[in-house]
Amino acid sequence: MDELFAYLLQFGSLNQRQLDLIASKATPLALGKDAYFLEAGHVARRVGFLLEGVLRICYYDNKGDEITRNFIDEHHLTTNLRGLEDGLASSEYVQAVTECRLLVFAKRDWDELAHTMVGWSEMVHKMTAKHLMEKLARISPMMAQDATTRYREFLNNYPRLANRIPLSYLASFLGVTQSSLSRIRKNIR
Amino acid sequence: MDELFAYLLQFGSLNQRQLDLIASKATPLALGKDAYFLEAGHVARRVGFLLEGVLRICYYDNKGDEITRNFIDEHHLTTNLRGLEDGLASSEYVQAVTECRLLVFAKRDWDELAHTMVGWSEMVHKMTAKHLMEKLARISPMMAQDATTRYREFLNNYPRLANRIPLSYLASFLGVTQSSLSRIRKNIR
DNA sequence: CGCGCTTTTTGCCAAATGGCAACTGACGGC
DNA sequence: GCCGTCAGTTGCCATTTGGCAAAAAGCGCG
Repeated sequence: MDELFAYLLQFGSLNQRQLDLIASKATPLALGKDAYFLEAGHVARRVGFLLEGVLRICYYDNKGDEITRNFIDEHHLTTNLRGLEDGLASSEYVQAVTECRLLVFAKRDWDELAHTMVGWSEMVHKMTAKHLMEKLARISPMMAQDATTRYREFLNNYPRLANRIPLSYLASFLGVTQSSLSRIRKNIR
Repeated sequence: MDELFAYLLQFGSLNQRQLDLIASKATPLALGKDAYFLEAGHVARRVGFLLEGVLRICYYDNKGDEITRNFIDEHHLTTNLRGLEDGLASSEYVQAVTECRLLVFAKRDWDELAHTMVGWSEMVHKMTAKHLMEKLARISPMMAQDATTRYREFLNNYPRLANRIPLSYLASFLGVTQSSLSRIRKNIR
């Protein structure tokens, strides 16, 4: 729980009573490898804070290929990207890449904290914005680089992730085929 | 000014008095083609709302090549991406691709509106988050696609932009060379 | 240890893209 | 009208990446 508090306190100040209130809404959840936290076609009814493990966000393109759009590592929030406009079904899956432990909030509870705690809603938007900015800052430069450079960048950005992620997921995230990524790895050694 | 009001009202409700207050802080600005609205190395001191024209966000990579990271079209806000954490210098330029007309706020005024108007800060964060989500949703799928598909997607996403943007900017945005993009265009016709 | 299963690596060749330089076409100044 | 400039196009060839299939390596399990 402390990890969650530390995360939240980056975005505003909360007193002990508020922290307790937040804690009272959180439920621990363990996910096995490959289990889904959210599924495409459903409206996200919960918000998760990842304590341990790796999640990925993926979808299927129009050729039916599975594309990994993003990885989520420890001590970050995850929910439907469309979390701001409520009630929209996600087009993406959130899936456990490894065994995961999370703290989960019912979306209803999560949103209702805004009624009780002044500034909660703003904090949530700050978190979202910061999170998105980081993602964007990482993805944007990738477009203009070749596959080897993209892989190197990934190693820099997520040093603790590379060896926990199957090659195929990483390849689709980087926008190369699995075989190409395998060759890239070889050349780098 | 009505365009700005319409934009703002997407993110919360504001009464006439509040709109007037906002309007009183806005200054019109005309930018000639290629003029900079923001420059790398400076702290952004203003926030702009684009009434007419096209802006781009660009930076220089470690080979000294200029990369266009993004385009901004009419009726959107622009400021330093790091706008949330104040006081950081930008690493990017915001430049006029065509002649532009903007409404400009001193960042100080923009931020101080939060003191006068309850909910302003949350609205700003909502705008930021929505804006970033849209960008991310557009850029993410591009990684996994070939250049032709990326170009087609761009045409769908920004139908009014393609013919107002120099080929070289668009090419670097799409992550291909200018010559390749030129060939892609030819093949599509 | 040996067996199936999945993941990763390789080989082979085709297709896409880059790099460079020359060519073309539009436009404004004179 | 001529010339310089700049954006866009094209040709030629090298390099990168994709597609496919087979081989190799890792891994759990009896």
